[in-house]
Order: sequence, then structure tokens, then C-alpha cells
Amino acid sequence: MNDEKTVGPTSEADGSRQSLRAADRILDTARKLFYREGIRAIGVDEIVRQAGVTKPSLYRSFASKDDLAASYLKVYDQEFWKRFDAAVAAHPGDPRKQIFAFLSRVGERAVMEGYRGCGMTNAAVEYPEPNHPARAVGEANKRELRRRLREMAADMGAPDPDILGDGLLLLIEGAYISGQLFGPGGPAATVAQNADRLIEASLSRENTSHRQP
Amino acid sequence: MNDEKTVGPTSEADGSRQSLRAADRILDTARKLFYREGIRAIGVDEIVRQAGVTKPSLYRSFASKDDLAASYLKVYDQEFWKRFDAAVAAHPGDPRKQIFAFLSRVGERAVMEGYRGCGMTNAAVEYPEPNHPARAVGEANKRELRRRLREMAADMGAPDPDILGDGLLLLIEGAYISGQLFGPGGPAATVAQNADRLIEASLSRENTSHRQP
DNA sequence: CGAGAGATACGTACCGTTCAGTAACATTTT
DNA sequence: AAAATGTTACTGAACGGTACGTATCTCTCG
Repeated sequence: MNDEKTVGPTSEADGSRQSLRAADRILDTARKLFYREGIRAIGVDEIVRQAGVTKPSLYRSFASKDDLAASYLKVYDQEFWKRFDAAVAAHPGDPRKQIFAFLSRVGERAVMEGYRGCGMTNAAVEYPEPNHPARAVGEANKRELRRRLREMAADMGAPDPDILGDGLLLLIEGAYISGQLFGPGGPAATVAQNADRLIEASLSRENTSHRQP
Repeated sequence: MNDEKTVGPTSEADGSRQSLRAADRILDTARKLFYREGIRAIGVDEIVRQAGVTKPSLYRSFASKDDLAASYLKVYDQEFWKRFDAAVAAHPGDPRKQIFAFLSRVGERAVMEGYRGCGMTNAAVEYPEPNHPARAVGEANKRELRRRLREMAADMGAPDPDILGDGLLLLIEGAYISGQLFGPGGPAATVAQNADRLIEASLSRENTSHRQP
């Protein structure tokens, strides 16, 4: 269709691809900036400046800044499931190994320099308002993740899969947050190992009614 | 002194104490609003309006909005340790029970309506800049919490106390975040139970070298 | 073939509002 | 008296968002 070669007329700010349409460059820049600095911290002027476009171009493709933020999070959501499903596909029929594989990668990334946690979780922290478009994407993602984890816990044969699934979810969210709180050397590096221990303890449990009456 | 009953000249917004000094009322209002809505989401005008004071009063007691935010977080930090130490004091010499007690309370609060997670964690999400005054308070708190948890894990006799301590920290942070992500019915309700299982699995572990070579 | 009409894609310049923060002065409280 | 607070008015910058003009490309139709 259209050419893939570069160097358009506005080549000052962005160092990456330049032949993309304005909307694509805006979304790419927004993804980078929103994730690194936070959504509230970044103004639309900064986005269009770094994208090398102008503000009307942004508002032609996105109804509002909130809409742009939601678009960023939708991409983030897709990439999340890509990583998750890759770990699942790597160990067919073995949910324990699937989780260990997924969390090993999470633990690695979470202690890397400049790691900023889960973009969807961060957005929910920034926008506590229940029906905010940016928040909705993350909430849906977390609900589905919870469902999947509980399902996997059941497939492992856990006597109380909901508790184990929720425990794994807590560890995952803790790794995201701790990654950006502590940086390299933080506790997130142990998430896979701790999750495996939690699984171990939950599977080798005979009576499921262990809570306080 | 002056009356404790309400309806001062500016009685529209705040429903609480009215006899406090301006600085105290500002800090009280800031604590409430910053926690509920987020620091970036709340402007100083909104704070002084709801506190029933004027803007110069704010800047007579606080050098800047960031300084006010840091003050809010310092109070939050103190209250955190009050709760933590209360759980510790309730079970002298039994760190496992201490943690269970603390996390039982965390789990209860985290699934209450309107729960908004840990104010310090949230501030760190809002301000990724390394040396931001609001971020510094939370980072120091988390470092100390990590140290305490590892210490308690060692006191339990865990063969690898750093890993267990970090695992507990992940569960705690996960409970904070999940509490505000899911609201009532969320996975944070299981944090104490899952932590206890993790402790169980970590204590009944003979060889500490269980990772991949 | 070639002119012109849309349609598409983008920029220039600007809007009103809100932001954090301040100066100068009056008033109340202790 | 003096310490604390209120009143009013203001600043300059940043905010999200928009009215309007201008290229360029493509699809017709004479």
C-alpha cells in the first residue's frame, strides 16, 4: 500500500518511526509517556510535541485525553494477554508450570531499571472514579485475570481454588507495585518462587474448611 | 476558648471539627482528599475551600503543595506503624501470629466500601520521579517494612527468611492494590490466609536451594 | 487526457479555565 | 501588642479543547 520509508518533514523530536500516520504516532508516544510518567502527569501538548504532530490531529483521532488514555490501556491489555497466553502455551496442561513461567518473566521485568509496574493498575490508582474510561479497561482485565487464576488453581486440584487463585493475584499485583517501589533488588524478584510455594502449600492441604467460623 | 459546635461563617463544606488551627484543618482536609481522590487530582483551591480557610493560610504553614503532600504522607506513615505495632504487641514473641493479626485487619479494611489502598503506595504511583518529596516518605516506609518482615521471617525460623519476608511484602502490597481495584468481594480478603499458607510452606522446607541452577 | 470537486490529513492560532503560588492589607484572637 | 488568620486581587504558566485555513490525493466526468 503506502511506503514504509521515512524522513517526513517533521523529524525533530521522535527518534523512532516517522512514516506512521499521525494517529499512530500519537498513540505510540502516549503509550510511552503515559506509562513512564503517568497519565495525569502528561499533558496533551507534551504528547503532540514529542510525537511531532499538532493538537488537532490528536482530537481528530481521539475524542478526548481520556479516550486516548483508554486506547493506551487497551493496547496494554492486549500485550498483557499476549505474554500471559505465551506462558500458558509453553506448558500445555500444566497450570502450575504456566504460572511459574509467567511469573518468572514478571519477576525479571519488575526489577529492571525504569520499570513502572502495570499500566492498568497505575491508571486505576490515578483515577479512582468508578466509571472513568481509563479505569474500566484495567478493571475488566483484572476481573478476567482473577477468573483465569482461579480456573487454573482448580485445574491444579487445589481444594479451595478461589483462595489460591486470589493469593496468586495478590502476589502478582504485589510484584507490579513493588517493582516500581523498590526498583532493582526489590522483592518482586521472588514472585515466582513465592507463588510456587503458595501453590505447594495450597495443594497439600487436606481440609478445605480452615477459616474461622 | 471558642465553641466546639459548628456552623461558623464558612460552614458549607466541612462537617468535622471547626475549632482547630488553620494549619491543622488544612492538613486534615488534605489527608482526606489526597487519600480519596489522589494528590494530583486535588488542587490547593479545593483543599482550602473544604477546609474553610484561605490560600495564604496554606502557604504560611506549608512551603508548597508537595510539602503538604509530604506532610500528609508522614501522618499516614505514623498511622501505619501504629497499626503494625499494635498487631505485634498483641502477640508477643510470635511473629507468625503477629503477621496474621496485622493482615487480618488489612484484609478487612481492604474490602470495605471506599477503600483506596495505601496512601504511600498510591503516591509513589503518582510520582515516579525518584527524588520527589511525596515519593520519599513511602519509599522509606516500604524499605523499613521489608526489613521488619524479613526479620520476623528469620524469627520464625524460616530457612530463607529474605524470600519469605519478600513474599509477605508482595502479598501485602497486592492486598492494598487489589482492595481498591476490586472493592468489596475482592481477593484482598484472603491475604491473611494466603500469607499463613506461604509461611507454612516456607517453614516446612528442608533445603533452601530449590531454584533452578 | 485533464480539469475540478470532494475527501482526507494536517497545521496555525486561539479559546476559556484551572493550576500553584504571591503581594498588600485588613481583621480577629490571644 | 503581637501572633494568627482572613480578604482581595493578582501572576504566569499549563491545562484540555477548538475554530478555521491549507495542502494533497483521488475519484469522477467532460
